[in-house]
Amino acid sequence: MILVHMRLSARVDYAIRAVIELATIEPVVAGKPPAEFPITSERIAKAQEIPPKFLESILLQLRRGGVVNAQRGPEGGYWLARPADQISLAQVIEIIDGPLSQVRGHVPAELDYQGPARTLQEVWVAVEAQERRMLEQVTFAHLASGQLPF
Amino acid sequence: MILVHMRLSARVDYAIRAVIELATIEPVVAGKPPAEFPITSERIAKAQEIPPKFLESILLQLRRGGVVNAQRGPEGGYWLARPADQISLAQVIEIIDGPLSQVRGHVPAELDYQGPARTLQEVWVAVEAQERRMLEQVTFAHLASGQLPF
DNA sequence: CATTACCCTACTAAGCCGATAGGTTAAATC
DNA sequence: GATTTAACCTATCGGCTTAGTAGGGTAATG
Repeated sequence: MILVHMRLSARVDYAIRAVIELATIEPVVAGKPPAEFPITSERIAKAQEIPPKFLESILLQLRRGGVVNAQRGPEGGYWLARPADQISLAQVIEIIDGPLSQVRGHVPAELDYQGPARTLQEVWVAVEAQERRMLEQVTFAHLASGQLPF
Repeated sequence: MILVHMRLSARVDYAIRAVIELATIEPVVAGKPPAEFPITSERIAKAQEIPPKFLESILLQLRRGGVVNAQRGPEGGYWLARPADQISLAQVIEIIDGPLSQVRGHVPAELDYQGPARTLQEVWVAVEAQERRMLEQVTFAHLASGQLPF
């Protein structure tokens, strides 16, 4: 929401933590299932204390968004579709919650302010740009390693 | 809100535009009513196309927050409680919508992440700080004059 | 073919949001 | 002092979103 208002939904928070969990366990090569078993939804749910069925629907969304792959059956589970350093926070947030910035349901660029309020639009656009810059910069490789780029 | 998600509610959007309107009409000296009449809620509502009764409740909130003063009766209305260059965007946003940044209803500093997700908290805190820096920097003097500090 | 774990749709309770209704109180005017 | 004006204040409401659950379908393994 920001903003301009950074308001993170439970859904996004859970999604990010789930991806971190996948990025932490083991490195991924070109989106192939890892040498060991993939990680089950249930295991992630326990590790991060996320309601199991809720997480399931989030992982489904992440798969459709191209962030994770999945396999069914025994020894099934989830793994990252790309190396962790090619998945940014911004990507996961937008897959789950839609566009980063909104003002009354509209993206800042398409607002139609009157008179002196017009300068306001420039502010929202600038804040959004700054926010986007940060969130695109941080990858899940950073998060998994605990090393931030700032 | 962001974020991390810049999500601006209609309420905040209206509040900001109302304060811009007050800041634009005439300068304020030490919170005293202006030489001419104060500006009525109805006039602001028309100028900025805001639902009148909704705006009324917003102005009430702004008065309780110390941003505007009001006077009742004929020739009554609203005016800025301080000079426009001493009212920041951040102040108005927080008066109307509460804390700038929230993650699942909590402010970033009081989150309790487990294991590798702990680094995440640093990200939220950093994003919030950056956002706050911008929004505290922009005052309604800037907005009224159309000159942004960046 | 039985088990496991993902897939998918539908649903629900609760809360928030935008907005309105309608009356109360204070200040100015006549 | 009666009237008018405009702010003050509370309550309410419909609609949407959010967080979370239920329950069955489907693919992979052995």
